[in-house]
Amino acid sequence: MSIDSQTAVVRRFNRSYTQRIGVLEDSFLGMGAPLGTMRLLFEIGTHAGTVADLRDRTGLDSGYVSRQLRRLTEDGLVSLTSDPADRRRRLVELTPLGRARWDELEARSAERARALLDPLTERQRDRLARALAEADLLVRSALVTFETVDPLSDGARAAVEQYVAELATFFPFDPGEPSEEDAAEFRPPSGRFVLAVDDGAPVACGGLRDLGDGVAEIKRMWVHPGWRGAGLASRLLRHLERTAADTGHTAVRLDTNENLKSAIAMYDHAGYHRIARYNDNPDATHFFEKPLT
Amino acid sequence: MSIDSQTAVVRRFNRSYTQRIGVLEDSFLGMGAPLGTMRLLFEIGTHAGTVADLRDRTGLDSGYVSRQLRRLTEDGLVSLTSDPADRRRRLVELTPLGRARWDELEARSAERARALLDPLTERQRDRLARALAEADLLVRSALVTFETVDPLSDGARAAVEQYVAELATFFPFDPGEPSEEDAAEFRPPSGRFVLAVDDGAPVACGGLRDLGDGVAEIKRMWVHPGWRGAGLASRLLRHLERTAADTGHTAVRLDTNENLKSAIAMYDHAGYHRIARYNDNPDATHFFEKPLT
DNA sequence: TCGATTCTCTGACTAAGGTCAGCTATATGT
DNA sequence: ACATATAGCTGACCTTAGTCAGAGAATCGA
Repeated sequence: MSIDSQTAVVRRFNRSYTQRIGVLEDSFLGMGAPLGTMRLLFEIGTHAGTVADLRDRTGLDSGYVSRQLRRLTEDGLVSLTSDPADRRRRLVELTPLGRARWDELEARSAERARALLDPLTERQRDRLARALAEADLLVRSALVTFETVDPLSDGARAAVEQYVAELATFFPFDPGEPSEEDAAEFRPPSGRFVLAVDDGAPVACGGLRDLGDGVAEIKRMWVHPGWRGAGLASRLLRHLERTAADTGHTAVRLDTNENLKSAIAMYDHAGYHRIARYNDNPDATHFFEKPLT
Repeated sequence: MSIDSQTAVVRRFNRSYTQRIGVLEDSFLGMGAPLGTMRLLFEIGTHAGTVADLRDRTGLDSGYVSRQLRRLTEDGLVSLTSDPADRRRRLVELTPLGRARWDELEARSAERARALLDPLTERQRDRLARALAEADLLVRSALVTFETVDPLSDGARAAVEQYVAELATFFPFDPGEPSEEDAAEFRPPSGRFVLAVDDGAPVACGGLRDLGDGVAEIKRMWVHPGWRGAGLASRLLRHLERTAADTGHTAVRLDTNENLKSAIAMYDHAGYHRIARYNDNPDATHFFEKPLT
């Protein structure tokens, strides 16, 4: 299928899906308060926090949010308390009444989704759910961005932690606390640490360090379990290769463990060839290299 | 998959798709005119016509549309001429300048769809396009409504015309002009003609007529070619059976031609059993019956 | 031909959504 | 202690989107 016909499919879908079904928005209507107010209530219920927090997430104006919050507190749906840590700040929370309204919003939204499925037969419902799940995974992965970050930044630490926890289920593995000298290897000029971010949350990572002789090594490559099967690993791998080339390397190496079957299959498929052991990593059983053009 | 987890999939998709991508709407922004005005421009460019026409399609207030049109004419994007057939009416058309703006909207919308596909690999793009095409077909088919109409109404005639044209590609078939006496069989009290409508356009049809002895016959069942594979035919068949039962019948019969393989497979699958020839239809080769519980 | 109806336009009005400058209270760096 | 910065609030103001009740012209039915 050409990119033009793919584009046409996306546009056609957009039209029939978003134009003809008042998808989420309408759930916020008819609740006795204007849409914007309800949207804010929904946002607070999803994640309480400070006013600034709320502004950041919604992208709304300070004055506007302030007024909406006043309305919500007057209606008894939201409570504002000053933050003991910094008394300029105000903490926003739902009251029990507000929580009840939030639940109602949730229920309406679910009802709306159900109304879409309702006229379909069981088989069609299943087909639709499968198609949307597949589309969801791909759409989300299209929106993932790769960022070069410091290996000791919060995001990087969170990702590596999950990577370590997961490896530990395959073989005994405990690299201890992340150290400053270890992190230095993954910093510029010769190293990099790349984080794949979806909506602010890290969903994949990978580090590059210099081995000398124009060779870079890929380490700590990990993809969030919920994101596998969408081709994110391949995209990350290609991104790391390009980054290695940009930092003046002519080849990349990596090692892995025989238990990580799908990783090995991916390296084979991505143009890596197997080489002899090039380090003394006791956990590694397979060693790969790929020349960078 | 249970209906609850299917609902969850739909909601999750809605969130990532509609909330995070400013799908179509945003294409209308930043064009120097407010969103509503641009939306109307888009609608006019898609299909020119009278003002009332435009109001019907958009569901907007008469005064509101009138004002928007004035703005668009002042900006030189739209031309208003009175309809020679009825000089109360006004015909709305895009000027060349308006057409240029419309093209720009189209281009933006296509660009937006492309931006979604762009970061993906060719294989992922293909998977996404396939998933969305499947979802589109199913979503649209969920929104199709069945209406009992007069067999000589515009919609019914349009559908039957397509049905006839299509049968004629399988074997010589020409029933001539639709006659009043022929139509009478498909009218209440004992007959019905059912039209499946998507967004105002007929996409499938089927007629019921009384054969006596509590038996109804299904005739002229047709599904638009673009709608096959979505289970619409099965839904229509079930709807016709229910209608036959509601009008006091205890069984339905139908005949078909050996060349219509998929129709025969569907009848077999839907609980019909083959019976001996029950009429002298020269085009029919296969005869079916199903008891109605 | 006359009254009713239809089609479009206009004026008056409203609510929602949003922007901006400035205010007060609190926190922070020197 | 002082200047400076930050968090949230308030008042004034604006545009957009939309509603409603007619007015005026054209058409239709009897």
